[in-house]
Amino acid sequence: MTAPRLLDVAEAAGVSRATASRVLAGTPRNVDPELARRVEEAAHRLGYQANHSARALRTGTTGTVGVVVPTLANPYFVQLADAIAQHVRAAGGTLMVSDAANDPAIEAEQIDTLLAGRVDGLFVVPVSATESGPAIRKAAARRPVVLFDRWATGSGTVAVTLDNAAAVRLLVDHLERTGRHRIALVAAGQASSSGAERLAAFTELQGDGATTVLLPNFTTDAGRTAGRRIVEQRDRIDAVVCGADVLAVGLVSTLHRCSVAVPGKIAVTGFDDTEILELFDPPITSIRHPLSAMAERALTLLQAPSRERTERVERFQPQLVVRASTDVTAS
Amino acid sequence: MTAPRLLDVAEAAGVSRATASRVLAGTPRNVDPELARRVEEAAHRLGYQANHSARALRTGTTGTVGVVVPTLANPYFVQLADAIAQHVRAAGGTLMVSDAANDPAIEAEQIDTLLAGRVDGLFVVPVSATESGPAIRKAAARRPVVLFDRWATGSGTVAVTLDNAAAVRLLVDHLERTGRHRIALVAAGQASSSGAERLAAFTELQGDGATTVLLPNFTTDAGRTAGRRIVEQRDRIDAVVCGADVLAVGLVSTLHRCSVAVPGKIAVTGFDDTEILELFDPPITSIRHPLSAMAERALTLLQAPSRERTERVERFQPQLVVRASTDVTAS
DNA sequence: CTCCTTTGGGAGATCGATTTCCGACATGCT
DNA sequence: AGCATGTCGGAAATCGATCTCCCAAAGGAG
Repeated sequence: MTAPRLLDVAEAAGVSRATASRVLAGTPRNVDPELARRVEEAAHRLGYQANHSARALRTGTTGTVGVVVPTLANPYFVQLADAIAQHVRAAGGTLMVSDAANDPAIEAEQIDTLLAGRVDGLFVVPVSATESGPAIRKAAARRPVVLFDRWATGSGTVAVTLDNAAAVRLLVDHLERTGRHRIALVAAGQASSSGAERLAAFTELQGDGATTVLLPNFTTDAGRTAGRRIVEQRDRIDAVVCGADVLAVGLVSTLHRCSVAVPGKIAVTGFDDTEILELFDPPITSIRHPLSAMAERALTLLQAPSRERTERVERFQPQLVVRASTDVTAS
Repeated sequence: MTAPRLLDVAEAAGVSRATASRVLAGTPRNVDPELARRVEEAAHRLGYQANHSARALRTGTTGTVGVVVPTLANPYFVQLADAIAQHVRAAGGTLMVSDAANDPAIEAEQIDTLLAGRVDGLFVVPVSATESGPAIRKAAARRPVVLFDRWATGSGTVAVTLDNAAAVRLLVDHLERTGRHRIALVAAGQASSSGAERLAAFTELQGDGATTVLLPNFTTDAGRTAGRRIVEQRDRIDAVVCGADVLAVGLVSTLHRCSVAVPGKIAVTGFDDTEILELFDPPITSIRHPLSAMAERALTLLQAPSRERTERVERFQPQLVVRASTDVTAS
């Protein structure tokens, strides 16, 4: 019981393959309504579904786009992939998600796999601002590629990101308005553009004297390590800006265990506005990315002629989401 | 600058397409080492990569398997997909992940999309034990399908799941050993096999008189709703078994806000052992699925001849992970 | 030295759908 | 009526890689 082919449908409907194809693939060409009806009926009766490989081979297009994220262990990237999926599906396409395991080498491999005729275009959230460039440039020479959320130098293509500097300013301003002036930064992933930009923006605002804790990667475990260091310096600090929600979560959990009141003693902010934040006690103030708008713009760029994808960075404005972790009244 | 084809490689190496194919696709056939070297060299120099659609069309196999999960918003399913991805990649394949948005209709659609020549086989975590069956049965008639973590009646194929009854027993025994005897259940997703099995096992153990809170779906929001109901009955309860981590997380967060001590007043257990649990205060006791072993078995079944996939359920043994949320000494 | 076997390269068929091109027929205009 | 124009179905080419066959050359046996 092998799958029905177009030929089978055509025979069942008493027409040629060409006519059947015109009806089912929706070619802009008139077909006698009666024949069309017979084809539709036969296709439905046989449970016909076009062979994807054959169609892709002939048309040179797969109707699938891919996205390579640094890791799915970070819920922010799951949320991001989901936002892209929404828009891709709305446009009638399919999305393939790949995980780069936070490693530029694996990232390059995933990009190659997807590009080998599996996707029409690709979104990449580059692992590293410096090391991801070459692989992306190579990919961009073959198919449309748009960077998302982060950029990479030498990528040769456009990036749709958040205005990280503005986001850091929103957070610092908010903290200062609530009377906190001894603000520390817990940052991670300096190799990524977002990590670097957040650190740079903070240093610019606070000067070199400000306390910063740098961690290798964006994980909750790193957040806990940061927590220990912050606890040691608790008397010189009244607020901590974290470069990612996963860091904030680990940090708050450590502070809590060491009986450092949040926000009473130290206010804490996250970054990315992932869902878990609501659940913590206290819920954590964060930065919301306009993911849907960003995804829409990125998809538009992906489908645009390549001259519109010159290497540059387009920035979207962040939104501050205030929660109890920075509440003045709760001290 | 269009992508190089096999023909281009063959010409550059001065051989026929057939020979080039034999070298690059690794057909079990001897080729003169000198020619092989020339082909390899040419392929490398031109940056040749086989066209996936063409190969898939000819060989009838894509090297890709798919997995349809109820939702990626639940980190457990992300973890599950990741475990499967590990094994698929180790076997030289690629995994496509699809999200069914907790809706059997969308699930059926996703299955169809994947099956239309995109994948060699499919893992499905069925949304509903009753409603998911037909679509899966249809799919299983076309390609190998293996259910994972949950089963569905009338699916016509094998399911690799957890022994949910044993898991509930582990939890209840553990709680009773720590002196808790007024145990309530917070269960969700009665439409899913796992939800139903957990409820059934609990009822079997505790009798009909036991307190149970039933919720429509596995979300943290549902967990908070449950929290409010548990708070109302706090004096008749000293422990709560939750049917999922996301429920436990929402529940603990609500209890905490209502100043009900955990585990002092009420002990709480989760289910699935997702990563967030470690972060909570207190960290939550849970059930760990042997996901890697399950994924390995499922992949084996997927690649086995179809007669080994008769409709049945294979159960793996759960493991209890004790954390502070059920600690007796912490009261 | 001839015949048979083995080895390995190449021509061409093939997978299933789309698309170009051609021809048959109908329609409209003069 | 005669010719241009337009509509629409079908035959066949096409996408790129694989795989079946056939054939040439080399090696071995008698």
